[in-house]
Amino acid sequence: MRAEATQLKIYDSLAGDKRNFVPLKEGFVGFYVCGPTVYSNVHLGNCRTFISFDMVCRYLRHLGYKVRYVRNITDVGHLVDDADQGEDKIAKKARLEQLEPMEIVQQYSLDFHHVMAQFNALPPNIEPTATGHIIEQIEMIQAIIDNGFAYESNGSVYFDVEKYNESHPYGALSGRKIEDLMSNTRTLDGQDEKRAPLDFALWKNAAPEHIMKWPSPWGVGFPGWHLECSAMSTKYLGEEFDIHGGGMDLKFPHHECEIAQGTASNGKSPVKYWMHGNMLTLNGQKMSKSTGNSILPGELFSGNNKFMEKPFSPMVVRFFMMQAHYRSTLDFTSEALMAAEKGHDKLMEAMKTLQDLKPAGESTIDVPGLIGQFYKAMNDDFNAPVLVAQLFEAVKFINGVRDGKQTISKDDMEALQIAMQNFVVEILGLETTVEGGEDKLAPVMDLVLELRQQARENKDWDTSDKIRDGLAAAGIVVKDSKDGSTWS
RNA sequence: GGUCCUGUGGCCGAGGGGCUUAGGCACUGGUCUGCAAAACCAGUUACAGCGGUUCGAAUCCGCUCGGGACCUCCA
Repeated sequence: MRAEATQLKIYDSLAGDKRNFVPLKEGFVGFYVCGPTVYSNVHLGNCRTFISFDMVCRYLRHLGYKVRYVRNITDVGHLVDDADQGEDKIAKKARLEQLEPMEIVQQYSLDFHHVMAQFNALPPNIEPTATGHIIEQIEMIQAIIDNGFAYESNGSVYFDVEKYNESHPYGALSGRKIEDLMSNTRTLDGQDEKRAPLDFALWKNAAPEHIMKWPSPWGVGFPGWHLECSAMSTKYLGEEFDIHGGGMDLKFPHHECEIAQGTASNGKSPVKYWMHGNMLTLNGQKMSKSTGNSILPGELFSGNNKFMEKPFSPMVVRFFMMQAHYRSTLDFTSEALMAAEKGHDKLMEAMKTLQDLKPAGESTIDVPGLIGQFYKAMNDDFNAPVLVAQLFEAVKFINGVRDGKQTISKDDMEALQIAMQNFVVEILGLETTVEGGEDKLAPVMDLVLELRQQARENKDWDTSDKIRDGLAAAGIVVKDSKDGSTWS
């Protein structure tokens, strides 16, 4: 473990405050994140949440924790309308496209994995699916029934919220009172199976035409959406685990229900630290599939969309996200992305420069102190934007050394090289090498630049500018300096 | 309607009672350059409005106005 690990503070949504992070088991972290429902292409807002928690996981590992990162795939049980009414999302899509539900699941799971790889998000250690854990869910339902917190009705099973609330506060995570919830609940049709409107489904009976269904002690049916996360987190991380992450919009009711289910089945509140990432907006409006104010990652990378002036690479988008705190909303605009692109390129350029620096004498700044600032930023509830600000302090210094205006000692240079690699590449997850096929291009470019240099020495500006302009048209930028020309 | 969050300079975004002129982008001037780009140096623009608490508020409290989230599917 790194010494800095003891300084980590995490904002816990349930406590409503930053708390020192102390894992349940020293050296280990159990980490669960609510994954996507794979009934359509993953959109950019979803991606932000997963990228935020990817950064969290990377930092925990950097500190020396052995992290078991579990992120589920929801492939059944998530209904399109009211939580206990309406059609299963996967089944609806399958019906519309005349496909097997599992074809839908496969198609969008592959898309999800592809996009996450483009964003350089590490895969979780375990990625369980709801349909793969029907037995575990049935067992948990039975335990909740046995403990008196759920009842069967017409082949379905519902969680008895009022009964639960007598002994445990329901609504603590989202700051709600059960009286307010009851007075605000709409009365919907077809809820006569439930004793009270607040009750939520643990198991739903399935009509004969329903495609995705399994036998259970209560008849043929399918599990309720909230249950899978409880069942799978318990199976892989235990009845109590360290960190649970997800989007803000899942706080209520989804995570509230998870707390209730965990507590009702084994008597323990399941999660030590609740973390919630904030939403993404597009031109100031919430990104939402239903309103059309939404952009797919692929559309952003290709430029094939009506919101952005140009395409942006996955790493630029990731860098842009890292410039905002995960608990703040972040607005996607063309202008903001273009600014981020320049900043990203500047940082990456400095990463290369750092490798070729010539150490000499004493350092003109306090390098260990600067590296300490990196840790200080991340230890303050994963404050990546402050980290980025500190990284740019390093960039300024690196460029100063390169230009001979500052100096760096050998020890400091090696320490800075390691630290920058750690924070930029390992923790923020920004890849420094993305181009392929550079092997053959490099010697060609050496030749081209040599020819141009000859032209410049002969003051043949027409030729040298022609070469530069021609390369620019091909997307290669030539930069001249005293020591010769470079390209990128 | 209920609960909660939020409003920072041209833009994005940290911070959060008295030394951060945070940082990035943009802009202006300068250095360098054959010119340019890149680098570097310097500089400009700020805490929605009104009232209150305080020796002192962008930072706390109240109200007003604006934005948003959840309360129904969404990360």
